Amino acid sequence: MLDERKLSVLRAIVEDYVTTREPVGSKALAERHALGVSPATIRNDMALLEDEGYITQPHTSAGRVPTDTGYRLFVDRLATIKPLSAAERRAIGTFLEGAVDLDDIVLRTVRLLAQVTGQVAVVQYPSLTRSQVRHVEIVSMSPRRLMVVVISTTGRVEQRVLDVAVALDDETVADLRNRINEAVDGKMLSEMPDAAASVAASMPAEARPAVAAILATMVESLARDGEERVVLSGTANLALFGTDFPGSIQPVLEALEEHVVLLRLLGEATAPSQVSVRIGRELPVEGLSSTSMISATYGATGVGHLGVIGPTRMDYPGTIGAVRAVAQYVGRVVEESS
Amino acid sequence: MLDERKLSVLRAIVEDYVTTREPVGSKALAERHALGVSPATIRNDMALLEDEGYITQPHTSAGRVPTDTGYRLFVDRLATIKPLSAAERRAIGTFLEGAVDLDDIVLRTVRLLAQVTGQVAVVQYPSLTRSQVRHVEIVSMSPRRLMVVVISTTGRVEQRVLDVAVALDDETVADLRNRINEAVDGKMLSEMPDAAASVAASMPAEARPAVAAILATMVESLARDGEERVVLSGTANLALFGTDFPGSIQPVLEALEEHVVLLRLLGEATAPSQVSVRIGRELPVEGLSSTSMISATYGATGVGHLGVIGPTRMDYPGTIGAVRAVAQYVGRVVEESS
DNA sequence: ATTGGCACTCGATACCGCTGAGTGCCAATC
DNA sequence: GATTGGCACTCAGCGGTATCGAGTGCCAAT
Repeated sequence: MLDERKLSVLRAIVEDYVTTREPVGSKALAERHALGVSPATIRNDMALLEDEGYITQPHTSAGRVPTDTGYRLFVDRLATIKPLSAAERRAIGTFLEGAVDLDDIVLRTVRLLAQVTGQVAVVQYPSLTRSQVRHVEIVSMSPRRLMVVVISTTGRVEQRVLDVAVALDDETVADLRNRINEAVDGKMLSEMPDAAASVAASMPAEARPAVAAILATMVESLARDGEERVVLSGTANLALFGTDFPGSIQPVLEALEEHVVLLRLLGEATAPSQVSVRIGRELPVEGLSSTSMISATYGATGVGHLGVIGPTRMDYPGTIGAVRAVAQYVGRVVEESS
Repeated sequence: MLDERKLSVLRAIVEDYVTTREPVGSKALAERHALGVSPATIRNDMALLEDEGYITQPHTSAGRVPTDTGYRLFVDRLATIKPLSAAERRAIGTFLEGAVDLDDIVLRTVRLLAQVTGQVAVVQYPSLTRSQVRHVEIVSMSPRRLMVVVISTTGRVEQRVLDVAVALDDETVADLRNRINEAVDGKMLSEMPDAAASVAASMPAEARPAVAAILATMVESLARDGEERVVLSGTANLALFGTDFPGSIQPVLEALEEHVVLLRLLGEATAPSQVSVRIGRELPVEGLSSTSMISATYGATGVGHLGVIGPTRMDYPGTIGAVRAVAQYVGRVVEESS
């Protein structure tokens, strides 16, 4: 069905269209690429590629434009990822090394990614549930109010203030703190519920109900919200591609404000430690139907996700390379700093 | 120079221009507003208003459009702020009451503001330096690593992990914690440096240098970064006004990404507990030269700022009313929850 | 299977003339 | 002196027409 040459034609179309932003015709193709055949032949191939749904004509008597499926084929089989230059890698490295804490790492990463790719960058904070617990601190602020601080190995610090029904004296609190730390140290945060249960069981009988209640609130509160955070940068880049979006960039901006949606999208990305590419309507979000998302996990344990969002007509090889490189560096930096 | 009627003409021009988005001419003015004079008279007035720099013509034989100075005059002397309807106020109230913690309050506020005004909303977290300290917690995580958690009366919780040069035993830490809490409780965070100094002085002589170093690091670290945070919402609204910006919304989006700049702008706003309006070039930021910013402080002590940013051609009376109302409610909610 | 030739399509661009909202100016009026 | 009606003038916007050219599909020849 699709012989070697037709694939070359598709590749050429995608490449030209991405750079010129204009529908590409048979003649221009024959000139700019050494395909070794005449425009007429290319025309025949193009007609076929169109039948198969890989390219389309905006209107009769215009050149061809890749469809979502066309890009998909291009990404899967035709593109060779552009690795970054040594200089670029070095620049990334030194830029990220300079970070002083986790917030700083994330902020620098997202800006870097937006700048390198020229797209909108999205970086998720290291997921708490996939992090290990380094330390849990429990402090009683007033008789019925506790503050719980959980520090993960990725440097995330989450704190909650809990109002509890039963007053606990300082000794019990200190005891509780020790037992919890012993139980959870080094464990994944997702194992907290189990650990909490066993801690409660180990407490002296008379304190048990109160402690159980506290632990339940604590676990629930940590799981409930604030768990996942995401940071954006480079939305201004969207305006540069204004013409790439049918109508307006408004729906895109709207979608980007829904952090919950972004997190879901990042999470859905398939293989860990692999760059995931989703193109146009493959993204199950209305407002993003004419954008593509290129994302990856970072950190050895796939503790976080990052990615970029841009028009479907983007430089896939370059962007994929950049996302992959940045993910690698960030992973390293996050782990080092832990 | 500007008699009553000329002012009325200016007011009418601003109002019409804001609603129709089109340059307004003398005839249309005479029809839509009961000015009691003929178009010819209005023309004379308009010529004068133009001489004075309040309005301008996009091109000959077009109607007039207000200039920045025109809007300024309108806002200062001609506009009567539209108070929100009772129903709107009630909606705001109930929406904000539902917030569970400070993050939630801020998030709800910024969304609400964006939605009510149809502009880009900006909300600053309660400023730490203007908040009182409710509690300071110091925990030693490892011999040379301390975690400091500061909780303010506005509900903000900031934590820092400090690496210290000298090891401190647990007793000293506990002692330090007590002394610090005693010294700073209820004080403004800006008084921390003084309080820290006196605490250091009160420590046993042998621990003094170490403690002083720690306190210095702590104070410096708290002051340095993370101090001010700002949250945005409604950037998608910008795209709706796309035509209001010369060229593109790109520079505006770019400016909005610079949170530091936004914070400076919010901070510059003049009178506390008063709505501040800055129009077009009055904003000392290149990218925002065709936008206006309407901002206010919230909280009795002016602990935080919020505002909206939109095209200079906006509904000033309505927006001012909305910003004022939201600021009031948020102030109340922040204080209640403390 | 490939290619050159050819007629055809149709978006983009330019040009033209018209229309109408809007202006400035002036002489007449209140 | 302020106001007004009248009038000539300007010019962006709109619709229509003509032209141009990139690009196509098809076909007969290689």
